[in-house]
Amino acid sequence: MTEDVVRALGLLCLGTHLKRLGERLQSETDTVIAARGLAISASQYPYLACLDRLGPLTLGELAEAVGVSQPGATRTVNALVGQGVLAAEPAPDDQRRKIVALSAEGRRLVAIGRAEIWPRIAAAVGDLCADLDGPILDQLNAIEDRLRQKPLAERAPPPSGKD
Amino acid sequence: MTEDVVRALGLLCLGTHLKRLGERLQSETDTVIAARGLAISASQYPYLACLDRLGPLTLGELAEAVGVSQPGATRTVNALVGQGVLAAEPAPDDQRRKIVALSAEGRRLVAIGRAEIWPRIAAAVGDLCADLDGPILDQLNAIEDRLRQKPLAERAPPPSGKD
DNA sequence: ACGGATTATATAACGGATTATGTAAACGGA
DNA sequence: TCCGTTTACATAATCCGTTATATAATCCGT
Repeated sequence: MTEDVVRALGLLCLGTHLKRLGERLQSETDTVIAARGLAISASQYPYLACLDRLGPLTLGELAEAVGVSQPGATRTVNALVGQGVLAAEPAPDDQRRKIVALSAEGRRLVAIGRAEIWPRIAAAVGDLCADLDGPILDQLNAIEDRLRQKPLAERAPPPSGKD
Repeated sequence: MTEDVVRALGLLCLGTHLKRLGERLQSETDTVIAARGLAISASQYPYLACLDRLGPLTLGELAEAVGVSQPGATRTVNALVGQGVLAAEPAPDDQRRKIVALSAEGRRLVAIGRAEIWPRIAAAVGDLCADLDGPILDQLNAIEDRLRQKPLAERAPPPSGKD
């Protein structure tokens, strides 16, 4: 079995193709994160990064900034609150709103991420995509082929013992 | 709220970004399909196309050709069998295997797709991606911006009344 | 001041991906 | 021939996205 049908169908299945690669990349990113012993998944990171960048937000603002639906954000925020990574408080001026912020544990995780993990992931993904050009379908194909050849974890620079 | 955090984080959230756009594209493709009154979703189409191209396959072969996990394929195949679109029979030479093929209804849907839908979707997606070049992140951003500006359904050529 | 319209989030339902595991069938070496 | 190993698919569990709806809070025109 050698035919990859989604690839053969080209633009017709672009959505499916994007999703497929996205799932794959998130999964491989999770592998790099888990190797450091952290329990944050690739899909949760944008929430932490967002609150780190923008400070406390309402749930709706967070959903918008991350680019997901409100119920999706509600669920992820609830999970992260349960993990002690985020804190959610009622807004002082509007009882409908909930203000979400990084907890102390969340700030600790962000600090570790900044120092040890996110640069490695960015470098690995950068290596994965290096020098790619041309139509998006070709790039998706190339990235998939490169991943098959060498997983993301092997592309990440080794954790630096120093500095 | 103007900042799109996933976009701002660049390569670090490439997986999330790919998934986001893939979800969006599939959703907009579903809109075009539904306008024709068909009940096949964008994510199901690769299964039909695969069986149309390659003929009857075992469930495992189908999963591999579409690029999904076996349980994922099992579920989608079961749903499509339930819709009468696919037919699944035990293999004659191996009781563990199940052979999946298009049903008569499935072939009818494929014929309609070929004649009326898939060319329109491919054209719409082609229009969406036209002339894009450069790093994949830039292309993702551009596609998202273009979709926001003009949905896929408005990019598809009108259904041809004649030929 | 009142109340219909709007807003913010929670919840329900559904779709769809994965890994892990279970069960049965098939394989192949001793 | 026997049986440990492998294979194919079903099932379970988990995660995560969406739309629709419910509920409560807030807004603002009358």
